[in-house]
Amino acid sequence: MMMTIIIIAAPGFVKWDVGMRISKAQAQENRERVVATASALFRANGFDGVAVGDLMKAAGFTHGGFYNHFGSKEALAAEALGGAWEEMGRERARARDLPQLLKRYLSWPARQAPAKGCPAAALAGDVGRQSRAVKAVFADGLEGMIQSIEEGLPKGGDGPARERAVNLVARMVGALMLSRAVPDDHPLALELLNATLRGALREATD
Amino acid sequence: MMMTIIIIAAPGFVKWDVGMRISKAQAQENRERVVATASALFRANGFDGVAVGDLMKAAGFTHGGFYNHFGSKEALAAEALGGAWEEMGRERARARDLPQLLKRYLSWPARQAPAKGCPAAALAGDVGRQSRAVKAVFADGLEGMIQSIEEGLPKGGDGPARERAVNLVARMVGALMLSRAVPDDHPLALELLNATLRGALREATD
DNA sequence: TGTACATCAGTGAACGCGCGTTCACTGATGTAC
DNA sequence: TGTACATCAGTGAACGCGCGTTCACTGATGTAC
Repeated sequence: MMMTIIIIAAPGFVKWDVGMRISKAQAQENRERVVATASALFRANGFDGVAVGDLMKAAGFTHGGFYNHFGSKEALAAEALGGAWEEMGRERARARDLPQLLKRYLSWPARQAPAKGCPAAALAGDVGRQSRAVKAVFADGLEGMIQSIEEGLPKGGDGPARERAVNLVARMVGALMLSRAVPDDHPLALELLNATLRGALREATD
Repeated sequence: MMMTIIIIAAPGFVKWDVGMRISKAQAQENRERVVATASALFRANGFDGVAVGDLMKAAGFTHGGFYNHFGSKEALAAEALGGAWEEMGRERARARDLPQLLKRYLSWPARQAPAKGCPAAALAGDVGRQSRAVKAVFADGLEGMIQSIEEGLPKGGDGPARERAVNLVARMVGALMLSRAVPDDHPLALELLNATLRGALREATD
């Protein structure tokens, strides 16, 4: 029996028949779509909050093919986390300067969209309970974030630039995580973002 | 059949026979032991990382009795989180002054012992994906932390005390969470604590 | 270039397992008289 | 104060469910000749 299936999945949708083998290029593209989907879903729902089956369905596939691409869910977690950090790095590069980056990072829209936001703010808690491999990927991405913040810092200032950058990153990540951990309509949700933004801007412009 | 069972559980261990009804006082004590055990286990392993059965066993019981005390695992989560915040409040009250509190908070031993440490650093990520009820408990505890930090702040300083307190809390929580999300032997694990401690002390003593 | 066949990225049923929760049962506690 | 009985915090088997993972199968792609 030949059953035609239409896969609906962003961004480019694909159509094929059951049992049809796809080309190497298509397979690679499919794999990347799974990683990108996982990168967003993990940030939104946490590692434990995403089932392999749901993830594959969201990417436009059935769950069985998962293990053709990844050794385990944990292996994908590491890869998806790395992908999220890369995306975040490109996002940082698009910012005009550090103040603009801070305003975007500590904004209400950013708070509301963890799926496409900072991996640290979305997953730091989860990663603390993951394997060493996942933690290592996290550390690499975090180091990149610290360095790019340091580059945006004004010369001079109070204490070494590296130290100020580490402080700034801790403050940004902490504020965003805490804001998300509080009810949407609680005064602290907005206060955490605003107060921290003011404090961070003072640091970034003196 | 009468089968004698010895329950081994900290701090006071209890001995009884199967089917024996315990007194109201004893039942209340047992309930509190479950909450205290949950408070520690949730902080160590996250809400999803603790099974009801494991929790009851750790508290010295079998899993079946759980629903005599709590409506659901989620209801316990809210209560255990509140208990963790109370414990943290007592811990804060024991500190001589803000600098001492900061040194303890951003120390390696604190990083290594999430089970008896700050609920925010241990659970902020998880709470962001929990129900409104859990988030409300989290917000209450966080508000208490911010206020007690504000009280320890020196008069004057750069910007309103409340704003500086919010910044300080975000920095403390962020640094501890990030340090835990990085491999134990990664340079960032210690650097996050040390750099943030220096920055925070500057804020707390000017 | 054409032919034969191995490869392998898909599908979807099935696996064992652990989870949160329910339930029948127990018998000393707690209470009504 | 003593007696009869309902209560209820325990136990441990059982429940349905969703999870990560495995597997037999498919048939166009990719390759050996």
